[in-house]
Amino acid sequence: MTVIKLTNTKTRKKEVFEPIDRNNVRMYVCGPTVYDRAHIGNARPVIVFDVLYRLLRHVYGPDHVTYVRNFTDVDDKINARAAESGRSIREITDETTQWYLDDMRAVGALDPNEMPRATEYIGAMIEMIEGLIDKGHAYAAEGHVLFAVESYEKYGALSGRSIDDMIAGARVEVAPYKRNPMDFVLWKPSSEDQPGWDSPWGYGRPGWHIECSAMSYELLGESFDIHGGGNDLMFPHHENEIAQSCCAHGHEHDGGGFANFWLHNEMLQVEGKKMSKSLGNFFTVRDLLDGHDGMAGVPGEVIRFVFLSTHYRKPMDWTAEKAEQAKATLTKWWDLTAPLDTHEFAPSEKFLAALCDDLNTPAAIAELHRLAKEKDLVALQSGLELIGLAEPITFGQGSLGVGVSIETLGLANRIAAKWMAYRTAKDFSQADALKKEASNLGVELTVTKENNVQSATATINGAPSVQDLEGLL
RNA sequence: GGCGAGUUGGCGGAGUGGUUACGCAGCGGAUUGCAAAUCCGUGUACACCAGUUCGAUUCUGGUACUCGCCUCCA
Repeated sequence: MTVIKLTNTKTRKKEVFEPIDRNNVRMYVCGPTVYDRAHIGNARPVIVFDVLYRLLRHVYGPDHVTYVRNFTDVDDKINARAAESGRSIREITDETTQWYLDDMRAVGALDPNEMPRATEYIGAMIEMIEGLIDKGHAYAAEGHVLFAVESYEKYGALSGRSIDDMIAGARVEVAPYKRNPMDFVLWKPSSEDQPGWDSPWGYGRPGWHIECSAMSYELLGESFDIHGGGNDLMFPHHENEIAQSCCAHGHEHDGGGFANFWLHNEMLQVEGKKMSKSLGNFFTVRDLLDGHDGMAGVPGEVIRFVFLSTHYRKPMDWTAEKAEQAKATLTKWWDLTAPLDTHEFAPSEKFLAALCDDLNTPAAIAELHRLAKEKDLVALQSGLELIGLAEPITFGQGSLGVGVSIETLGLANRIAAKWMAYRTAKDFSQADALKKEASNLGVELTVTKENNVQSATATINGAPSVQDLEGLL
């Protein structure tokens, strides 16, 4: 059996991954709050955990992995967005949810098995909060319900902080109804014009954090294998999830239950700096895909490749240069594997070993380079497939003629043949003229040589019209 | 102030207690009507200072710098 090792934030060590139930490996990843387009940083955990999902499916079988990623569709940012735009909350969350799915699919992410919306689990959240109050881990005060951090002795264990240290940081909101400044909100009152639900504590809405505890419990149970997200979520979000879930399910002392493995990806930077609107280096996944600020669009698989070329626990810098290199490499590999007509799946040992070693995708990619060099095309193709880069997703009119009609492709090939004929006849002036005209239409003619036989290849870069191409014949 | 991560050749980026990562770029060569592609060859890098060791880029301690989190954030 293949051994997967993962760095567990809980222990800060790389550990052998052993699922609770091999027949149902369970993973929960914190999804987006749906109030706006996902920015490029949001795509990192999606891609990282997508690779892990694919690896788990490979190792344990596609039917033996359950991957849950939620949509948080109740949040004050959404309320604010609704208020300023005059649109309904549902309209905004529905639209943003669809955008998110579109954008993440574009970077090659498989849909998780379950994508629960927080608003569909309000009942479960209320139930969980009631249980916490009954057990003395939470208290109601002025229409709010707060989690009492002092009731959970291991609070802070994940992020390595003590309650005292955090209070010393003095950056917490101190509300008069809090027993401890670090206590966090489980439920808060809503006014008439805010979204809300009836609860034992009056009309209100859930605080941040509780939705993930409720949904993971409903869909994966009290204990599951992996919980993932960006490392900025480690505190307070994941810390609070742990406190709520462990206390709700009788693990307030042993610290057991809930997720066995906590995985956190490092942050993304853009051109060496933290992405921010004021620096002008902020962009969404959609901006990148479609092109923005005068820059050409970057295909989804190129974005994916760039992300995977840095280990997930290291800060990653997004640069235009990396995107170019990635594109060149992918194009080269696809050209190599395109003629393969086998569906044989046989990734190399080294490739698998790299992935299994804490998802070392850069090392895995290095192995793919080696396979490409040695022309081990089945292993190359299999490796690409395993990390979701086997075939173009949004490449458009690329060098492979993807997205180009058969008719256009046929015409381009006829032009290539005509060019070759001129060359064979040593009529280089005619050949060069044809090559130039074709180039103007976005069709590049090049010579390839195999077994001492020369042949011409047409590469379609633009979107030439059929009429124009016929004009060259 | 507290917690944590990082510092590898021109760039990107793995890894290791002693021997070539790898990719891109560069350089030399082959091939080539031109061009591209391709092929061959080519680079003794591991922030700094101590310590452990026969030997450290790799382990330990410290210094410097960078970055993230502690407030919404992946």
